[in-house]
Amino acid sequence: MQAQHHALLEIESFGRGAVPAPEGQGEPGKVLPLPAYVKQEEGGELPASVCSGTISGSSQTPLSVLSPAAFVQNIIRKVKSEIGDAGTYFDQHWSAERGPVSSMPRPFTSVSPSLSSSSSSGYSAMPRPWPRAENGESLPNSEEASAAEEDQGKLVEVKSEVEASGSGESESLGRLSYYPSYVPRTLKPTVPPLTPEQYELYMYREVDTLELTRQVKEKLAKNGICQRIFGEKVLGLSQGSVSDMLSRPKPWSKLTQKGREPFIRMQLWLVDQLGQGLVQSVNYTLAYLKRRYGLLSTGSDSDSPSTRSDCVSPCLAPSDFGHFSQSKKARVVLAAEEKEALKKAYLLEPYPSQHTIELLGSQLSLKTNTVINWFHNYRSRMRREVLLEGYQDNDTDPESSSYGGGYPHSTPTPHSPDSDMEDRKPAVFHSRSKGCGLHGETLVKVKQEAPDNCEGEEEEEEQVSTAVKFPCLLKNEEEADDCHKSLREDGALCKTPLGTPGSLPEPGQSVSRQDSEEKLVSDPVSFKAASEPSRSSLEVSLNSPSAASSPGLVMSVSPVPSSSAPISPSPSNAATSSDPSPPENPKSNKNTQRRNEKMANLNNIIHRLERAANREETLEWEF
DNA sequence: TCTAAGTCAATAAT
DNA sequence: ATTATTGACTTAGA
Repeated sequence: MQAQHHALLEIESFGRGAVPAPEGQGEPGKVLPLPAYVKQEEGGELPASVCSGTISGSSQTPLSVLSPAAFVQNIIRKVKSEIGDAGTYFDQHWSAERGPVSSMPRPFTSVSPSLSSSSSSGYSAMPRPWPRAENGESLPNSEEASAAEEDQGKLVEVKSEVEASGSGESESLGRLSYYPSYVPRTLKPTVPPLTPEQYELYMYREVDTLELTRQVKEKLAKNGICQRIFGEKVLGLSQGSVSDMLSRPKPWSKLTQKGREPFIRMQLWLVDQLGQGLVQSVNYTLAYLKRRYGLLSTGSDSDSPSTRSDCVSPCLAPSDFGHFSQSKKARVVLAAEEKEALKKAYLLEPYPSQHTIELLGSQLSLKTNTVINWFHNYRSRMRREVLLEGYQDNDTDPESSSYGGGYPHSTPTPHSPDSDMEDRKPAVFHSRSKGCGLHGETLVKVKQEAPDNCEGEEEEEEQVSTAVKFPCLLKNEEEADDCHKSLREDGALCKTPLGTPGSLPEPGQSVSRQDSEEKLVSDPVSFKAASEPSRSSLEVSLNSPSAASSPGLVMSVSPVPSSSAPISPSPSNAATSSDPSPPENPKSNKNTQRRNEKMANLNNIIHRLERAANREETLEWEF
């Protein structure tokens, strides 16, 4: 219990103050065990010690003081806000916690290394606007999102103003202006910004995100803290984001500054725990609140979701919503067939032209925006997956052992993207036909071998070609490695064929790619660039086909052994594709399977593409 | 204007 | 109830 308690407190404290430690904790002396996630090379010092000291200094004090009370107040405010009183919270939160405006630290944006030097002075000026937008549209929530949200929103506003005007009083101004037209926005948790010191300390220090997330997960589990709370109080992110981040952390080097922030917060949180010094009272506050308001039903505190509606007085809600309530849009859920079709289209054209998008949209009866969003998301997720794979492999390979085996969680299969991939399976076929019913007709042909592809629906014309091409593929069987690569390259792949049309070629390419990660990443991009011009589609690519590229691709790919086996503790990588591993726990099996499928599909695809590109391309495509 | 990176938040899956 | 997935959006950069 205590631990949990403690943890919660910490969290709370975090939320309130960015930083963890109260002065006490800092003891530098306590050297934390070097956090495994921090790559040592850099500075010698550990973050922990540092941060505690520094950090605490800045925000801490105030925070600690307020926390309990503040917390309560927040809640109250929330209620109020729901009711209509939007304005207040903001003040309090910031003024109280942070003190005068000036105090707000917000290194973020600027964060450029330069500011590093800790001087706080600099940053005050630059507010880092939180990303969220301002008006969210919708949002229902006025409610609860309450306080936090508002806060945020207001903050944002203020900042912007400040930026614009630059004057100090901005705060008040901002508020004023803001409120009147207050528009509910998406909520955002209110975690204080990182202090410049924190920023400095952590932003440029290399971190092993995989290890870091592993530790965080471990701690969360140990303390019974759920993602929602952790996200809300510590990271300032929603549950889904937390889940995603913890299960599929991007390599530090691939993160933007903004993307690193949550990881920095995680580090601080971990450190704090280690260092312990938490803020105590918060807990009680929570308990009190719960009792009092019944809010936190679940346990958590104010959670947004649940609370929102509930807690808040029902009455209010309606009114508030008023305008925006409706805005809530129904979530679009793509049918499996639709996804399949889109995936196929993606394989053919990762960066579809407007025309293609429209075509897909009409064929699938989807809005073009939906199609566009799907492509954006898919590319993004595939890319991430690739990175992750590379990252894990690397990690794992070498060190994984150190960690003990690795990351259970993350390890293996990344889900989401995968999932997509999974779809690809053969099954598709059937569905396809029914699929949207769209067309279907012809396509069929493709053989099963390439199950996935077969689909074709959408791109009709393209389809054809596709079909043609695919036939070849399947066979790749061989190297497991390929599979891996394929995976990674997935994104890349596509490019080859298409994008590169002309350019591709070269062996050089292949070489470069080998590396895996980086390359991968880059590739896509390049790909994109290349393709763009041509965008139109397949045809284009076809033409140019200079055959060259493909071979390279392949080759490169294979070589890289990605290591595979990420997951499996065991053994061989080779297995990967085939992996086999059958056994063990269901879950793992499942993952494995997915993975295998995925790989297989990717391989196929790759091969096909390559071939198409290389060889006969023209002909085939023409078809 | 387009894309990548980040996130949110609804909803699916456990 | 918590976690995972994923469509939609926001922001930043080119």
